[in-house]
Amino acid sequence: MELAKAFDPHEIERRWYPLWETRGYFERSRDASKPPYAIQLPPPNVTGTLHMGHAFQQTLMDALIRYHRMRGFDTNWIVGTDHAGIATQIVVERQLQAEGKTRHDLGREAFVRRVWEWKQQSGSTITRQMRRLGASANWGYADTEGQRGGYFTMDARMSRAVAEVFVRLHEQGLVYRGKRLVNWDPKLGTAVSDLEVDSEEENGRLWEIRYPFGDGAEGVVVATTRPETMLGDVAVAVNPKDARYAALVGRSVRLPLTGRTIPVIADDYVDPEFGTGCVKITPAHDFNDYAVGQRHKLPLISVMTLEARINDNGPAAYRGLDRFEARKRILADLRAQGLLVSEKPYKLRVPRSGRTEEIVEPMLTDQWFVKMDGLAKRGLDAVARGDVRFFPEHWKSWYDNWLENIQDWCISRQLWWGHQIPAWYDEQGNVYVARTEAEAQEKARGRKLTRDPDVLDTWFSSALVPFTSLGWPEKTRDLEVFLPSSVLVTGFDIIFFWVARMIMMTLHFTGQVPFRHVYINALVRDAEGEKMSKSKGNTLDPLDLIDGIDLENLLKKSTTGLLRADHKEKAEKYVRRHFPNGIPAFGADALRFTFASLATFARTLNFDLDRCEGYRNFCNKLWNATRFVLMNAEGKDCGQDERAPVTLSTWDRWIVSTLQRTEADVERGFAEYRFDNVAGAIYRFVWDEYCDWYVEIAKTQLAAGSEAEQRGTRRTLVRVLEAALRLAHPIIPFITEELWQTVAPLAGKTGDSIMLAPYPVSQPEKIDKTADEDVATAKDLVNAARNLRAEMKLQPQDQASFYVTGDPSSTAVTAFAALVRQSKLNLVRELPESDSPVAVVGPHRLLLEVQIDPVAERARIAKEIARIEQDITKCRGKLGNPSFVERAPAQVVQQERERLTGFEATLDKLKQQLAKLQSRP
RNA sequence: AGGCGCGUAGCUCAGUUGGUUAGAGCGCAUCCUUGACAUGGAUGAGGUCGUUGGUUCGACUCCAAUCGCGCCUACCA
Repeated sequence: MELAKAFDPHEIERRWYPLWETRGYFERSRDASKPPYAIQLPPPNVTGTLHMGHAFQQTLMDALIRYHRMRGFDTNWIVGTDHAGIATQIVVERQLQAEGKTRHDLGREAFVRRVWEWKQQSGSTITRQMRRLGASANWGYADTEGQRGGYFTMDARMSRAVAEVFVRLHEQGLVYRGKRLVNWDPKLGTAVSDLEVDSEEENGRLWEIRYPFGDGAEGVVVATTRPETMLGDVAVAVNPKDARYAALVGRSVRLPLTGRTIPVIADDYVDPEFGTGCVKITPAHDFNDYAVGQRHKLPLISVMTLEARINDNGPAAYRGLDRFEARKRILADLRAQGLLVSEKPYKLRVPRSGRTEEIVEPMLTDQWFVKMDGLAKRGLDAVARGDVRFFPEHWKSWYDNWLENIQDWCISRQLWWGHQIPAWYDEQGNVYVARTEAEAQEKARGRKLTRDPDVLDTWFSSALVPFTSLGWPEKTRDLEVFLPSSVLVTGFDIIFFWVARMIMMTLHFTGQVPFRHVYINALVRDAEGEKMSKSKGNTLDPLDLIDGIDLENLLKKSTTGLLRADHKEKAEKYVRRHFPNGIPAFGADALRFTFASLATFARTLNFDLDRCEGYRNFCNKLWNATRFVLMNAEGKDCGQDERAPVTLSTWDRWIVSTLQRTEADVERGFAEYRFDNVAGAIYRFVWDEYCDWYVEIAKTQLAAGSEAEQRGTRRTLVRVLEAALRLAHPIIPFITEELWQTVAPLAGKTGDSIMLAPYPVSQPEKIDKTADEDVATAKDLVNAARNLRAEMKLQPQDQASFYVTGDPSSTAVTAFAALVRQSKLNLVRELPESDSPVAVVGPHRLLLEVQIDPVAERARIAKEIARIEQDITKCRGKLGNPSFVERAPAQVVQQERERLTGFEATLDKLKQQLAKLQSRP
């Protein structure tokens, strides 16, 4: 088969993926003797699209899966999609908004139906994109929806398991309902968890307000950033040690605008250094004040509706006003009454809802909670025991830190899209938690029931995925085989959201950890290390890197969806500066190789297009090396018949030896999750060793060798290449498959796909130290000769004669002939009497016969001498130091002595050379 | 405030338990279209390893302090 001159990824990718999938290669093996290897995909939002973070971690997961599949494991990459409660509901609500409707116009049932429709329509986008990357996921596994996209966290089977878990936790007293202060998003009208609230420092104001005594005397001055909450104040607190206010504790002040009278209390929470040292206490609208209120048994006065408007607990003048409108009025009124003492700019941290950017209002509401202390303890123990290991290890401290300070988990959300809480109430308000309505009815003995309208936090069902995806609560065989899974690959941002909760829930319900290893992948940033964000225009679409995109379309894409004009402008500027010609098509393999190469243990990864280009070039290099091999091997005797005589040169044995070392490096890399080392080892082997040296030598061996030698060369060329393709397949699956199809038969290998071929295993007995050393010297000689030619400014076409002493091996002579162009090598006992430049290579002296400029040559040699003398000084210093000789290991001392001897010999030769030149004008 | 991480070539990063001349890719400079590949080949320039001190025969590596950067958590109204 004739390969194209350059590697064109697109057609190859399009052809192979469907073949792999339809032939069932991604499914788990039916061979029970194989050890299991499972990975759970962090389920992406069902309506989402693939971003760089996904592409990165999925590349790593796919590499692990393909590697283990080839190594003979029963691999199962369990995938699915997440219903993503808030995110999905918001998207559909926006669609409705465009139609001038709200979800309330539709009603709950119709709205949920609408979301399902949207999910069916857009749900396959992300799984289709994963396929473009080459993900060998077990699509059909747990695929109850029939879309070959794995499970869906709201499908019937998952939903049943979620209800089961909720009911059991409730029976065990681990789920409870209570009125608590929670983070409330007034725009969405739902509680959000602490983790879904982002606090950013913003410019605000700090106001000082006087609360006078009942008799109108001056009273106290409090400082606040949220004056509107004063309507719900129930006390003023001072520090008990604060002498200034000691006399005030126990007295009362008049709460302005309300006419209420509130006590002055003492509490350690107050920092006397800050502001006036007096703090207004609003337990119904502030978490700290809530705690103070609990300690002092103060009443809770909620002054806002769920829409964050002043409610009937506030004075009539403010009722119905939005909280920020109320703030303005309140400040104006205070000012009018002479109670506003000061107003100054102030930086404060504003808690905003992660989804809507709306300022979160602490609100007293009825919510469901999961009791965390016992669960957290077991989660901590499991990791402390090493049942779950983090890679890189330092993420363990994050996990510990969070679980040690964990609070009960608020799991109810006032949304419509999600798992509705399986709890029903009768008219007296009694609660019946049950798996189904029928079961609840039974418990309620005929009382009229209403179902709790709330749904569960999305992360509740995600936390169960490690076992529900395997068929729980049924006792399935897969639960036995694939739990715990082998490794979880995920981002650090969801260690708390997801990783910790999976560990706790899975331990609680199955007694097993969900996975043995957690690999925390780096956060993908742009080439300058900036976080990727749509508003900066520095996001990259992985598919654009695979397929390429022109500037015009890239601009369009980068600015659509941006609402603010300044964002649009910024994004456009970024794109124009960084991608003036759009993005070339690199192909999936190049993208994957780039990700692997960048997967160090660092926390962040700066994605650089230039890097991607370099790895596309690598793919092209591999492609062309294969082209060379095929041109020389196809239709010829490649030694498939073991009986035919074969002669292997040192170079042949060396490349086989080097392959073994590379295979060992790759194996270590995978074991340590050092994908950068895996990619690096493959890159260096293919490019630096196989292409740069072996292929070049092979040309000579094929041209000049005997029949047995030629056969040996061809055999080595094809066998090593075939192994290298298998070695690289987990990282670059498409190109390796395409090439393997033609190379494998020449290497005597059969099989339908490289995916099913065994992974190369390092054979230490094939490591040939003698060959390695011989080649190392040969390379040094070649390099020295090239260096001399370059230093003497010889043009590539200039003929030159070299003389070498020390009887170089045939390995070196072959290399010289093949790799030092237009140069004749004379083997001599003594170098000819000449001024020509000489390089010293181990036992050899290499002379380039050339007319020289004695001045320049003296300078060259003087420079050499200076360098060597530096080394010698350093060496002598060490060896002259008695404590070094006494205390350092003998081996190190010996090594140092040998170095010194070598340096001195070289120096001597260089000096002789210099002396000869001194006599010249 | 606390916790974690980072600081090595112009840029992005490796550097194993301390031990030869601290490496790679990209970029840069000079040269080369030779039948695998110009998505290529050859050669080269470029680093007091943030700073200071300590441990050691020996420190990029270990310890302490310090400076700078990033992230996370936190109750300073």
